[in-house]
Amino acid sequence: MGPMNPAAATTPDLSTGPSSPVQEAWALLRNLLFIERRRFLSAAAEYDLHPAQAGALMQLERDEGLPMHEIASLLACDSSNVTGIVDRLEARGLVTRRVSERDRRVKQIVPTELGLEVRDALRARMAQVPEGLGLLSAGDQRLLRDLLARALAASA
Amino acid sequence: MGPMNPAAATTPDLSTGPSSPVQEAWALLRNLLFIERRRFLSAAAEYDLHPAQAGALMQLERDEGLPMHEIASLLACDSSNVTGIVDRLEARGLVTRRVSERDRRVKQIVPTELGLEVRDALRARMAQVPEGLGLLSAGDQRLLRDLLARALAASA
DNA sequence: CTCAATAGTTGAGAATGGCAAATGTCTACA
DNA sequence: TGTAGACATTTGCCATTCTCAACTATTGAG
Repeated sequence: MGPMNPAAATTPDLSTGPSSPVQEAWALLRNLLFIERRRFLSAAAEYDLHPAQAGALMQLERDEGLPMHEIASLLACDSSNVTGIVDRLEARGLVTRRVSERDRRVKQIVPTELGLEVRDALRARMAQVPEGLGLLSAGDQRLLRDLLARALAASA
Repeated sequence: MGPMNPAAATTPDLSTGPSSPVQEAWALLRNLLFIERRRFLSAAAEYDLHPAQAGALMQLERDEGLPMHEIASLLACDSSNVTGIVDRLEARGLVTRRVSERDRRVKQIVPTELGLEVRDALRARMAQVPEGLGLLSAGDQRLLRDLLARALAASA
C-alpha cells in the first residue's frame, strides 16, 4: 500500500448523467476508502514505518513466512523494491530472511516476535471500524455485512 | 479507553476473538480497498502519471482551481511535495499555476483542457463499479446505497 | 507599523518504484 | 545426462515521493 499511495478522489459527482444506486453506493464507498488511506498512513507513521514497510509487515503470517515475490505481488510492485523494504525491516529486527528448504532460490520472510507485535498493532488499528459504520443499528450492521459478503462472494 | 469510548467499542479483539457483524463488514470493505488501490495504480500508469500526480489531478475542479496547500491537505502530505508534483503536471501541460487575486501568496492550480480530459478519464476509471457490487440485485444495490448513505451521513 | 502567521519554494537526505542486468537455482525436455 | 529456459533475488541507475528545516513574500491583527 503503500505508499501508498494517494487514493480515490472525493466524490466528484461527474455531472455527466444520472447515477444509478450502485454507482452512488460505490461513490460512498470510495469516500470511506479515502479516509481509510489516512488512517493507514498515520498508523504506519506511529510505528516509524514507511507505508510500504507497514504494508509488507501486515501481510506476514507467523509460521511459514512469505516469499519475497509474493510480497511483491501483494504490494503490486517490482520484486527489486521488496529487497530494500525487507532490508529495512530486517535491520530493525522485525523480520528475518529464511532460505526455503524446498527451493533454495526463494527466501521466506518471517516476522520476529517484535515484528508480530508491531504487525498486530497495525492490524488492530486498521481493523478499527470507522465511526459511521459503528453508528448503524445492529440490524443494519448485519444487513451491511450480508450484502457485502454476497457481493464479494460473487466476484471471487 | 474505557467502554464509554466509541472507538474502543469498535476495536476488534485481535487474538482469535469472534468478530461482530460490523467488524466483518469492515473486513470485507478493506478487501475492496485493497483491490481499489491496484485499479488506481494501473489507471495512473496508463496515463503515465505517478500516483501522487494522478491523485492531485483528480482533485481539481474546473473554474477556481485549488490552492496548493489544499492539495497538500487532500493528499495528506507536506506542501513541499506539492511543488514538485505540480511542477511535473505543469511541464506536461495538464495544469497551470495562477496567482490568486485575493491573496497573492496562494497559487490556484487550474487544469488545462488537456488536464480536464485526463482528469475525467481517471475519474471515470475509478467510478467504475467493482464487479461484485454490480452483481447484486437492483434491490440490494439500493439497500446498500441507503445503508452507506446513512452511515456516512452520521459520521459527517 | 510591527510582528506573528501563512503560502509557496528550495535543498538535503531517506525511501519507494520501475527497468535492466547479473547470479544462483530449479525444471522440463531432448 | 545435460542443457536450455524459467524463476527468485539482488544490484545499480534514475525519477519521484516524502519529510524536515530554512527562506521569501504576503497577509492580517494589534
